[in-house]
Amino acid sequence: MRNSIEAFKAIGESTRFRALRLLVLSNEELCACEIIDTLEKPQYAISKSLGILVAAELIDERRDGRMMLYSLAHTPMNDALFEAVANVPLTEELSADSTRLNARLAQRENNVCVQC
Amino acid sequence: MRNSIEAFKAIGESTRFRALRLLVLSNEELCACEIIDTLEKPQYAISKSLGILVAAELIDERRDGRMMLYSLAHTPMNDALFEAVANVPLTEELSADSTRLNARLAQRENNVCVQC
DNA sequence: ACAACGTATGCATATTTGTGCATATTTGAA
DNA sequence: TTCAAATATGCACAAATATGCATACGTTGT
Repeated sequence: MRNSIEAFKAIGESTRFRALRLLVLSNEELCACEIIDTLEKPQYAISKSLGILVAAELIDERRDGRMMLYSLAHTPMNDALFEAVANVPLTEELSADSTRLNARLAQRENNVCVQC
Repeated sequence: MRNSIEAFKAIGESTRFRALRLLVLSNEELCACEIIDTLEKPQYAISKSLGILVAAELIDERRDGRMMLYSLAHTPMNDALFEAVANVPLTEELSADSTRLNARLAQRENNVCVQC
């Protein structure tokens, strides 16, 4: 089991914060490719970021075929952190993230990502 | 004004986390020397840690004579972070911190630190 | 068994961050 | 105005972390 402080450290980096924020905002499982496209970062960068969030026990992952799905890992501490993330004041970058995520989610079929 | 993510990063280091936790637990102004003695770290280490928490806008500082007093800086985001800190599972080190803090606070006179 | 797709990982390097020491600064008191 | 107390800061070095690339891995469909 990880050191709890790891969770704070994990959120304290821009890409990881933005990825976690997408999960907090949508409050549902997201496919890795949805996060990659929304954040407009290289695949390997998002993969590494998500790996660190998983190691910090902030999110859970599961595989479905060849896509990886990520969701929030709820605990009292984590839920407080998620609320903190939700309360971070908006920046242009964060607003753009929200817009791109919504556009991407709108393209799901039967609420499943079909663009991986 | 600081980047909000700085706040998460600031808490993601052991000494800074422990210092902030003392303020969260006591929920009152603490004198620098009370934090130094409680955490059993060198003066300069605590001074630097508190400076980073102030820069991250998680805590406020004020001077009273030659002592520096620190308190929580309340905002919606910060309050959620403080709740996360309060919900971090106890470790031996954290329990010991609590014990030493209480012992130290018990030695205040008129609720003021007299041992700086 | 093979090829293609989505995702993860190892490695080298660059950057950031922490640590410890010495010393500076600010304030109160003699 | 000098001294001592409480706290802060600059610097050098060590350690940890991020970045980018190439490539490996696991899965599906042929």
